[in-house]
Amino acid sequence: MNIYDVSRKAGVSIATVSRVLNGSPNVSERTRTLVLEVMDELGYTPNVFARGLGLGTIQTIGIMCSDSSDPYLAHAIYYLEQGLRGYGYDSILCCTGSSLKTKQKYFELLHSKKVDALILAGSKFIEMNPADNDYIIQTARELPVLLVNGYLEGENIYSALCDDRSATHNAASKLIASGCRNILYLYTSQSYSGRNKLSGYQDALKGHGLPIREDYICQCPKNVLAARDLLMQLHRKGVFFDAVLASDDTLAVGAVKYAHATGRSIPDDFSIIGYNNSAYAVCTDPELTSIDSRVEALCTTAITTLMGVFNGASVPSRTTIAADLIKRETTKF
Amino acid sequence: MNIYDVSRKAGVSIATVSRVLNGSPNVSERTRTLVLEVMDELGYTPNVFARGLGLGTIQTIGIMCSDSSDPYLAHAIYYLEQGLRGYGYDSILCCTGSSLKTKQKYFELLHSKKVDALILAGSKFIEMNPADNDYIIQTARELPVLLVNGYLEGENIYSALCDDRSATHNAASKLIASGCRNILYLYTSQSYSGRNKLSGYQDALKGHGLPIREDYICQCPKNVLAARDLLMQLHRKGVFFDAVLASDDTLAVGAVKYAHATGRSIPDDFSIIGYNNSAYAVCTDPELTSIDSRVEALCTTAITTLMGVFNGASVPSRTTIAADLIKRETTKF
DNA sequence: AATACTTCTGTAAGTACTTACATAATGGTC
DNA sequence: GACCATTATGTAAGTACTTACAGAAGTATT
Repeated sequence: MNIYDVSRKAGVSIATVSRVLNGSPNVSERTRTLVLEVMDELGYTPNVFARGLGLGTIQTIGIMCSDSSDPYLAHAIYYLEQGLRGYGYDSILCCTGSSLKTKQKYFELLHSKKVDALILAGSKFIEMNPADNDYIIQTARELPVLLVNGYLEGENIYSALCDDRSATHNAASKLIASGCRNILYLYTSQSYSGRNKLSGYQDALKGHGLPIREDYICQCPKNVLAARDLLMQLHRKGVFFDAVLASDDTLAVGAVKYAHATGRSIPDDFSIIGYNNSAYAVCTDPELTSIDSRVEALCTTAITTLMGVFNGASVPSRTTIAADLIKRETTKF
Repeated sequence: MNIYDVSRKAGVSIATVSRVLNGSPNVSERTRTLVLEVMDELGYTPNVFARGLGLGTIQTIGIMCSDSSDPYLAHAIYYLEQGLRGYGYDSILCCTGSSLKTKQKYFELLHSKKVDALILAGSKFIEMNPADNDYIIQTARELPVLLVNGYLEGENIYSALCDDRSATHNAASKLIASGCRNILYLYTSQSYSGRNKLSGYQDALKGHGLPIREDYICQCPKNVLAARDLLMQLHRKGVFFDAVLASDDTLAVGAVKYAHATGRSIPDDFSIIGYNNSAYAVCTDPELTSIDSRVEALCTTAITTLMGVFNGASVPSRTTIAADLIKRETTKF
C-alpha cells in the first residue's frame, strides 16, 4: 500500500498524489477531491520514512527534561506536547536524568533522529561551567534550540523565562513588610533560575537594610521530609527564623510540617512562601502562599517562538514573563 | 554526508558499511574496525529515515497517556521511557486527553508513524462500551499493544496489572478489623481499575457482614479541594462515616483537610487510606496510609513483556502484580 | 595442487516518498 | 481561431539506507 497504489487507482501520476499530500496549490480541485477520495477508500497513510527522506523533516520536536515525574516538568511536558500538536508537530520525549554525560548523549540521539527542533524543559540543562554548554551551542547551528525556564546565549538559541528574580524579590519584600525579619531561604539546586531566585531574595533583604546571613540560605533535596528535617535541625540548633521562602512548593510543604511538629503557628508566628503554585500548595493546612511560575504561559511562548523561527520571522531570542504571587494562608498579607 | 562518503573513504562498498552499521557477523574484523574508524573520523550518523525505509522499523515505541501531568502517569512515563531506552528504544509521547475521539486520532497518528509498538499508560483507555475499544483491537493486528494498568482481551494485546481488587479488599478489611464500620468509598472514574477497586471494597464489606450503602460510594473529581468539600457536605447532611477509602491519594488528602476543618481526630475518630502512595502521601499531617500500586514494577513488566514479544518468545498476555499497603499515620493499624 | 567449503565483499534492486523540469491542457485576448 | 499565459500533470532523478544474490577471497581437506 503506497503512493503507487493510490496513483493507479486514481488514474493520475504519483507526483500528483504527492502534491495532494503536501497541499500544493498546483492541483485542480477535481483531481484533488478524486485523489483524496481514493486515499480514503484505500485507507492510505503516507510512509513517514519515505516522507522524511524526501523532505528532510518529520514534523517532530524533541523534548528533553531531566525527570518527567517532577510535577513542574510534568506540566511543562503536557503543555508543550499539546501545544505542538496544535501546530501539527509530534513530540519525542527524552528524560535525561541530571548527569551531563547522559544529557549530551540524548541530545545527540535526538539530533540524529532528525527532529526539527529541540526543547529543553527546565533549568537543569544549563551548566555552571560555560564549556559544558558547548554541545548545545554546537547543535544549535543545525537546528533551533528552545529553553523553557533556562537561558543560554547563542545563535539559534531561544529562551522563555519566568522573571524569577523579581518574583522572589517581591515575595521577600512582602514578607518583610508583614513584619518578618529572619527569612530563611530554601533552595534545591544552583540552576540558572535557582541563582535568579536567590539573588531576588538577597536584593530584597539588602533593599530593606537586612543582613544577608549565610546560615539562612540552605540547600535541601527536593523532598518534603528532607525539608522538614532540615528545619527541625536548625530549630534544635537554636537558629531563629520567622519565615521560609522556598524555591519549590515541596520544600514549603516541609516547612508546614516543621511548624506542625514544633507547634509554631502559621502565619502569626511563622510565614511560608512556596514556588510553582503546584497541586501541593493546597494539600496542607493552612494552604500555601506560592509563587506561580506560569508554566503554561512559558510553554506557549516557547512554541510561538519556535513557530516564528520555522516561518523565518524575526523573533526575540529571549522572552521573560512575570510570575504571580498567589496568596493563601501561610502569610499574613 | 552519507553512507557513500564512508564507503569511499574506507575503500569498501556501501553494503559493507551497512553491514557494520547493523552488526552483521559477515564482516571481517579488520574491515569492521576500519569502517568504524572512518565513521568516527567523519562524525557520521546514519539517516533514520533511510534506515526506517529499509528496515520498516525505527526502534521507537509510542506511549499514550491521558494526561502526563497526573503524578501517577508522570511516574509511569518516566519509568517507561527509561526502561525502553535501556533496550535501545526511543519513546514518542502522546497525551490524548480523555475524549474517545482524540484517543482514536492519536492512536492512528502513532500507528502511521510506524512505531514498533504502542503502550497505553493508565486505565483510562479502556471504554465501558466494548465497541469503543474496537480500534485498539484492530490496530493490535499490526503492532503489539501493551496496557499498563488496563485490561482488554485480544490478539497481540498484553496487560500489566496491579491487583487492585485485592488491594482495596485488604485495605477495607484492615479498616474493619480496626473498628471502622462506616467506610466511605471515594473514587474518580469508572475505569477498569476503578471498577476493580470498588468491587474489592464491596466484597470486603460483604465478607464482614456489613451493608453496602449506596450513599457511601461517592464519585469525586480528582482534586484535593473537591474531595474535602464533598465530605464537608456529607458531614453537614448528617451522613456519618468513620473512615474513607479513596481511589487516589489526592482524594485522601482532601479527607485529611475535611478532618482538620471539622476537628475530627485522625485516626482515633476517623481513618483514611489513599491509593498510589504518591508524593502527596507525606504532605499531610498526619501522613497518609496508602496503597502502593507499584508503577515501577508495572512498567518494568510491560517492557519485559514487550521485548519478549519482539523476540518471538511466548509471553503471558496478562501479568498481575500485588499491591503494597504502606502504613503511615491515618489508620489505627 | 586441486577441490570443496566457508567467509567476506560487491552489485543492484528494492523501500516510498519529493520535486525540478518538461510538457500538456486550459483559459483568455484580439 | 491563433497566440500567449497560466495552470495542471507527468517523467525521472534524487533521498540514504537494506539485503538478496552472485561472486571473490580465504581456508581446510585430500
